[in-house]
Amino acid sequence: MPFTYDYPRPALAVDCVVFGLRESSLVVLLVRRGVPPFEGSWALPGGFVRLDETLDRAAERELVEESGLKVAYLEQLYTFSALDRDPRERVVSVAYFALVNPVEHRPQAGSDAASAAWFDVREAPALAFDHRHILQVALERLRSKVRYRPIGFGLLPERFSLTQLQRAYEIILDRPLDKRNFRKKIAALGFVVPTDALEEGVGRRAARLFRFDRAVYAALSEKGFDLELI
Amino acid sequence: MPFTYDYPRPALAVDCVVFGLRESSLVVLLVRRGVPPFEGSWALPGGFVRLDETLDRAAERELVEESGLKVAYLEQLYTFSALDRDPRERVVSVAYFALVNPVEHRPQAGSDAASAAWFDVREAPALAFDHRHILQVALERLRSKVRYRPIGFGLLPERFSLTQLQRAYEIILDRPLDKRNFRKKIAALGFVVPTDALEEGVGRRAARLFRFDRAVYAALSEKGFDLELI
DNA sequence: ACAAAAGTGTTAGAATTACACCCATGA
DNA sequence: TCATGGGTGTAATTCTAACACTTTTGT
Repeated sequence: MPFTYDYPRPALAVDCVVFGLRESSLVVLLVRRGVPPFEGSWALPGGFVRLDETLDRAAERELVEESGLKVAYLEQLYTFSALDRDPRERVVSVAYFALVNPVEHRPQAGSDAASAAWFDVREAPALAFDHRHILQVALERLRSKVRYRPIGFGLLPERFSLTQLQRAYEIILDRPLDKRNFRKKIAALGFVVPTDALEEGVGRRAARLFRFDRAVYAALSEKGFDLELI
Repeated sequence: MPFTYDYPRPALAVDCVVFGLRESSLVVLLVRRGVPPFEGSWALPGGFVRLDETLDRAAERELVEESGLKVAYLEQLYTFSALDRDPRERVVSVAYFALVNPVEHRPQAGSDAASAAWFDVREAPALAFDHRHILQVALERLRSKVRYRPIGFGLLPERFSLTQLQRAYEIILDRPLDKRNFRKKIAALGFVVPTDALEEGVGRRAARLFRFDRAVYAALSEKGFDLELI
């Protein structure tokens, strides 16, 4: 298996924009860099791609290594290639966009990162490299995609109340939604199905919990079902 | 500027899916490979990324080198990274998606390719590497994006009749559209403006020619104008 | 005069939006 | 009993989709 292209090649990295939901804000996972360049700065979790792994695997691996978390949704976002995006040398970065279920994440620093923390996306600190730009692109993708693909569920626990779901959409889209219209829409979709569980431990009437039915959704989208969620 | 990551790294390539419009079909530009692997097979135009160019530039350069054409629209599609996608060694490929104005293209073989030709997307031959898959992804992107972004214009000449525009949409979406409803929609958009030119040399009543007004479109989409084209 | 595509409105049905009150529960 | 969010329907409006004929021009 000859090397057919032995000129210098860019290094290849992945960077992950991990979104979560907290109270009434959308949060993003950042790690504090423990090594130069930008040592001490906040950055998106990420790292170099190995020869024996796909990009998706590299993204998953980096997330586990740097924050110990498992994501509910992961998709490739965009590949960034500005010549000067890394001061060391030429690094092309494939950015990923991930959603985590809020109950499961408890970020903890891994080997590469001095620490990891969640930040409100509106109050993120200065970021290393072109990570501010990547975050911006990820936010746009989230806001547009959430309207026609059921990815919002990736930010919620397995079972959720309709109010929780509505809050998630309101936070992502940054505008209020009408409760009755929202519920009508969700009911019409058919893949958000009631469980027989109710909320527990709330100091008020408990809401019914629903779940996202992957099978029903898959069947619908198979048939070219053209959904518009919100 | 020290090399901070001197492990083996994947080679990085770009591949371009260039769409054009011909009579009543959507066509894609393919090149016949002049070198192994897959020598003699048809493939998407593409090549390795140099250290001193961005991915966008690499895509443009490859298109010029391999086919001598200039594109009206170019966007990054997706980055493909299956471990075995290239039999020689590990190659990660950033795929691009391009549209060319039908009057301008006359593909001609460049240095790397023995020949280049347009193929009806429904009748494309077997392709090298994972290029069939890339083509499939590009087609899906075109079909979905054309419905909410005015990229269809990239497939038409500078000035076009509304019938031409409608045909373009019909070919891309692969379904007939209603003439009156189509024109109502286009008129409502506001950025498809009449010129005072008419078709010439047609053996019938000449249609008015329109053009895509970038400025008006930019102003609208600036204001978060949420357009749904078709 | 005829062939061929250009151009033009209306109406029914569907989808979207706006809007307010009673209910169940736990403290 | 009260505070809190859970849960529910209707009417006006807007958008979408279906549909056919007259006009212009070149041959």
